[in-house]
Amino acid sequence: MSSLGYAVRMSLKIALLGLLDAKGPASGYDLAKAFESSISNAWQAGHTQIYPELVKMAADGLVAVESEGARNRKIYAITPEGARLVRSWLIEHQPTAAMRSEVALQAFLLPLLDREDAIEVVLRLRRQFSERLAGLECRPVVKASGFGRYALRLGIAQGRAALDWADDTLAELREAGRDGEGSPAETGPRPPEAGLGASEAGPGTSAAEGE
Amino acid sequence: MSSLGYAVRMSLKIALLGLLDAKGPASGYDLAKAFESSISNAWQAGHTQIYPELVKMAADGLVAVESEGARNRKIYAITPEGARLVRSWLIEHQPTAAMRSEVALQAFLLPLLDREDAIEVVLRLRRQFSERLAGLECRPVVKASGFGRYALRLGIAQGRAALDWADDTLAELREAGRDGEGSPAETGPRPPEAGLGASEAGPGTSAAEGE
DNA sequence: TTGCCCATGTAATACGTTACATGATTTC
DNA sequence: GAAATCATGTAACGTATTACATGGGCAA
Repeated sequence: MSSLGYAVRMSLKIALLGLLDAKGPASGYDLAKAFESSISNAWQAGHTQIYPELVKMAADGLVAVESEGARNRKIYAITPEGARLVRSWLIEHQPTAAMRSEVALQAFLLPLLDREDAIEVVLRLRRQFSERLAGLECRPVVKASGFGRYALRLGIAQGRAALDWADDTLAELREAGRDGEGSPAETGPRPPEAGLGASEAGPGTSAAEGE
Repeated sequence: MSSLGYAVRMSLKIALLGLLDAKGPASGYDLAKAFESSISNAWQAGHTQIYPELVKMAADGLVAVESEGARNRKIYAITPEGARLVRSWLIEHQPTAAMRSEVALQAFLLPLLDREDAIEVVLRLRRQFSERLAGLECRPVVKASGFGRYALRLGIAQGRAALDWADDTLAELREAGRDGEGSPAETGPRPPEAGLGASEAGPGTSAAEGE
C-alpha cells in the first residue's frame, strides 16, 4: 500500500500527517480541534472526514494507533513512512493554484448590483476581512517560535491585502456616485455584450492564462 | 421549483448565472471557456460539471434555452428569476471564510523541512505566485471598464501579498542559516511537543490534554 | 436522573475530477 | 477522406457536508 506515488488530491492526508508530525500523537478529536485552531488558516476538515481517513491511513501504515484511552479514544502517532510522505509531498508537489473563493466570486459579480447595494456588499466583506484578520493577528503563534508561523503570516498578509482592496473599492464606488449618480457600474438591467470569450482575445492566448 | 431559499452551496449556479447575466446568452462550451479566462480568478469548473448544471437550472427556470445552433449547440439565456437569484445571493449571502489552500498548507508545514529544502519550496511557491501575478496583470480588464475588474484587482492585491510573503520568508530562512547553521526550523527529526491544542489556549484547553 | 458536553462513528447526499464516448464541422 | 477541433454529454470515482446515532463521564 501507500505506493508513494501520491494520488491526485491527498491534502487532507497531508494535513493530518503534518499535524501529527508537528505536534506529536493525537486522537481524531484532537485533530478535529486543531483544524479549528492552529491550521484553520490553511486547511479545514470536520470529524466526519477525519475519523475514516485515520483508519485508512492506519491501514496504509502512515499512522499507527499508539494507545487507546477511555471511551474508545484512540491516539494516533505518525510512522516513519508517514513522515517521509509529508516531506516528499512538500518537496515534490506543486500545489494547484486553482481558485475557488466565494469572496472573489462576489467581487467578480459586484458590477451586477447598483451602487448602493454594491457598497453594502463591500462593507460586509470588509467587516469579514477585518474580523478574520483580527482573529489571526491576536494569535500568539505570530512570534518567531510557533509552528504555524509561516502560514499565519501569509494569512495576515493576504487579509491585509483584502482589507485594502475593500477600502479602495469602497472609495471608488462612492466616488462614482458623486458625478454619474445613476451610473455606478454597468447599472441595473444588464447589457448583453455580444458573446463570451470575445473579451479575452483569441485562442492563441489560452496558454498565457494557463493555471 | 427554485424556492429562492438558496441551498447550502450553490456557487457554481451563481457563477454561471453571473456570467450569463454579465455577458449575455452563451452555450455551455462558451461558459467553460469563460471559467478559464475571465472568471478563473474567482471560481472554476469544467464542462462536465457545467452541462448538467445548466440542464438543472433550465428545469428550475433560472435559465432558458434561447436558441439551438449547429451541432447540438444550445444557447442559454438568464431568466428574470435567475437574475433575481444572483442579486439576492450577492446581497444576502455571507460568503464562508473557510480556507482550503494547498499553498497555505505548504506554508504551514514548512517547519517540518530542514532549511535547504524549505528554501527550495518557498522558491517554487514564489515562482508560482509571480507567474500567476503576471498572468493577471497583463489582462486588459484591469482598466476601469472590464466586468471582472474588482475580482481582478483583488487577485492582484493578494498575489502581491503572497509574493512579499515569499520574499520575507526566504530572507528569514537564509538569515537563520547564517548563525545557527544546523538550526533552521524545528530541524530534522520532529520533536514531539506534548499534545495538540496546547499552543492555542482557548476555552476548552483543559479537555485537550485529557489523558 | 436529567441534561450537557466529550468522543467516536455511520449514512446519505452534494460537489468535483478524470476518463471515456460521440458526432458534427472545418482543414488539409 | 483523414485528422484536428468543436461541442456535448455519461460514468465512475473521490472528496466534503449534513444529518443522524451512540455511549461515557460529569455536574446540577
